[in-house]
Amino acid sequence: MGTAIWWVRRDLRLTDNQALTAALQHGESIVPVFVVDPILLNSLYVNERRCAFLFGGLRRLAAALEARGGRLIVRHGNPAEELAALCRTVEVSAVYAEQDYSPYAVARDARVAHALPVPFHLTGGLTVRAPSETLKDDGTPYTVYTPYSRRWRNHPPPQRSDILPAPHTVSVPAAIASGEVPGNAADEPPNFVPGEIEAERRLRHFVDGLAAPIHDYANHRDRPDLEGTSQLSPYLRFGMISARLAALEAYDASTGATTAAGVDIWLSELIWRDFYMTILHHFPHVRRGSFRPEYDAIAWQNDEALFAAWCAGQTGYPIVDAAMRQLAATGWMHNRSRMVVASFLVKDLLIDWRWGERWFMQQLLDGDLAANNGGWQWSAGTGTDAAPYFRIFNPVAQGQKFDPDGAYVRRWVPELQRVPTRFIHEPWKMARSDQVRAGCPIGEKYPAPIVDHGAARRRVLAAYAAVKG
DNA sequence: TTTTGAGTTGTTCGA
DNA sequence: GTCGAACAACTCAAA
Repeated sequence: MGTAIWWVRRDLRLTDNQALTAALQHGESIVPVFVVDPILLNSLYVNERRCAFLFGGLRRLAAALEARGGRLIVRHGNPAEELAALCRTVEVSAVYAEQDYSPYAVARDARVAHALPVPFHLTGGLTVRAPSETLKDDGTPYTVYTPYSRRWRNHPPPQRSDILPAPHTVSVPAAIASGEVPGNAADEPPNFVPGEIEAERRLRHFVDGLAAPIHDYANHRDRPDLEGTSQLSPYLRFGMISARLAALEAYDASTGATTAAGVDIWLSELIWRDFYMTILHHFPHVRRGSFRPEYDAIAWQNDEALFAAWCAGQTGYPIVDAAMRQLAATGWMHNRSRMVVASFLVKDLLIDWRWGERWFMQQLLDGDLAANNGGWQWSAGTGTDAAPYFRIFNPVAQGQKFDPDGAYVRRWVPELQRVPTRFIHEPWKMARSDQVRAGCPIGEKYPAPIVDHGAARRRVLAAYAAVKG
């Protein structure tokens, strides 16, 4: 049998890893390899902070392998060439990797399969359920979330016995040349410590015990001023924790009827993740344009200066600016905030949702093509669900509803620190003397609104009505 | 094949 | 302040 390569891509974990388990079962030793692919590193949709998070995860993975007697081999270059070269220098009889559904990954894996002199096996594990698992009765994919989620939930829940244990020992052949993991620990994001240990700690914190946040999730998840979410998204992005394990823990937490609502909604977020991966797999055209192509004809305004103000958190709408600054400062943004800023960019500024999609990919630690694209298309109303196009968020009302005390705004927009709560989401309505008293004259210390929401709303309704013919 | 029910997250207006 | 209706039809999934 001999040796198998475990090709690590976005499954940086030892627990519940199907590709690793299959490689270990293949023979007596494995070669864990990560290939640093310059095409991915140089993509327009990548950012240094996310790379630093990934590289930090690789250092943790390497340490975990070394603690078990193994090591992580790092190569730089074209994956097909590097893996084929490795097969020539080591006696390898198979390659195992976790399947990834992005168009680039699919094309790359086809090239790798062609280049390898040994069998190349792809396993599940990126999603809780594979895209081929949750189909309509006629075998075609769902394009609407709710029936998809019903079918998804009809599958038997994952069991504790399904979870694949981390290996106690890992045997790696000696004398295999390895490069270095790029970057260093100083570059890692301080608020998101990379690696499987931190991911498991966060999951336990979120689900363990009767007072765990998951039980309040139904009430707290929409509040960007609270710490009500798991903040696991960057870890799921790189497989530092298994999505199946996360789903299992959610099911297991759902013992008391009073807390079931929070558990159920959090599970539905994992189902959304599966759904958008499934959509990207079956409809790869969404990567370039609208799921519904008729919406590619919208007459976007695409004003560069307005886009720059949005990116910088200088729109004059406090909830929007707080969210954009949270993103810039931390690489993460609360889900409610993501919807608010997306609606503002698309509906108020009339800017192509793909500009926002790209900016998010350039900022987010959890930036994932499928989830990010799905979210943007949902906000823009160009995507899978038939959300009515007149569903336009009012940035003032959203702020008042979901940041009622203005704590989120004050945290991320310090110049509004002393604005009274009554005006925190519409500071331009303060009397000039009150603006000065609060240390924040509008138009000087903080911008006046860059668009009038009412007028913008009427404009975007007309723009969408035009393409509906 | 036809029919029927339903669709993540909202806002505004008028009573 | 609170409530229900209107916003606009259309597509999807399933019976």
